[in-house]
Amino acid sequence: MKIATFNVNGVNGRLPRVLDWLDTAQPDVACLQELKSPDARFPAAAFAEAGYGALFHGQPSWNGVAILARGQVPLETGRGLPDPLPGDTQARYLEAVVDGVTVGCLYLPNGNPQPGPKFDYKLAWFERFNAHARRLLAGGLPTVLAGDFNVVPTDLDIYNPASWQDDALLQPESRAAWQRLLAQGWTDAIRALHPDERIYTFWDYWRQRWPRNAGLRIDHLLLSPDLLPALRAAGVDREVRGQPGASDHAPAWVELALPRA
DNA sequence: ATGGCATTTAAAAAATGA
Repeated sequence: MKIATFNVNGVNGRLPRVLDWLDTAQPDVACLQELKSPDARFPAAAFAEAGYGALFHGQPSWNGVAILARGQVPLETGRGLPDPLPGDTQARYLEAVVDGVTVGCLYLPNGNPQPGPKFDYKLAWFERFNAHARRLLAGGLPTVLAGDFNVVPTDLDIYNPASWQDDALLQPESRAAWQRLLAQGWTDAIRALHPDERIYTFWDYWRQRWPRNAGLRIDHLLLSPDLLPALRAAGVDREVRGQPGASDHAPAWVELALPRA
């Protein structure tokens, strides 16, 4: 079972690229972030034509998350984090079960500039997410948390930390929240299989960052402990970032040795 | 310190991203 996460940066403007990637990579489950589309314009028909059922949680202009599953519509188990904040309209979390695996698709707030209200919102969202992740683990079902976490976990996960030292993605508070999440018992699948390798999932559009391979690893897939023995492979579809009209993120994925229903 | 690019909404320019 292959589970992928891809920040598409506009699901409608990027649709041909996303469909090409689905056709090539053939994930069983795909978590998408940054749809930038209201639900009424989510291209569900195009995904259905490509063989994927879809759940989507969008809003106009910004944010938005979706879960696709090959040959079926995912069974929804959550939309937004539990105990939503009053007046908070940001669409950042969607959860579903596919073939017995719970999949949480998240788009964690960026948090720039920091310090400031956006950074406060990021840290507060992170805490609420971590509380939910802890409840998921307590539930004891096989679970994958996949998405754009907007955190560079360590200096191995960025080409040059010095040029990003004031960025919200590298702040000690952001990294501490990530470490608290891992300490619950989750495994960072890509890092578990590639402990020393420089692996990136995001390259800024500016300043020749893609041709220079000046990237960051901020898209992650976390496995609950019961899934760890099934982990067979994990990686990034780097070539997607090099195509014309690409998102600034590349898809990341895990392959799990699980029977497909 | 600034600016560099891309997307959406909506019809020019602002907001946002990481």
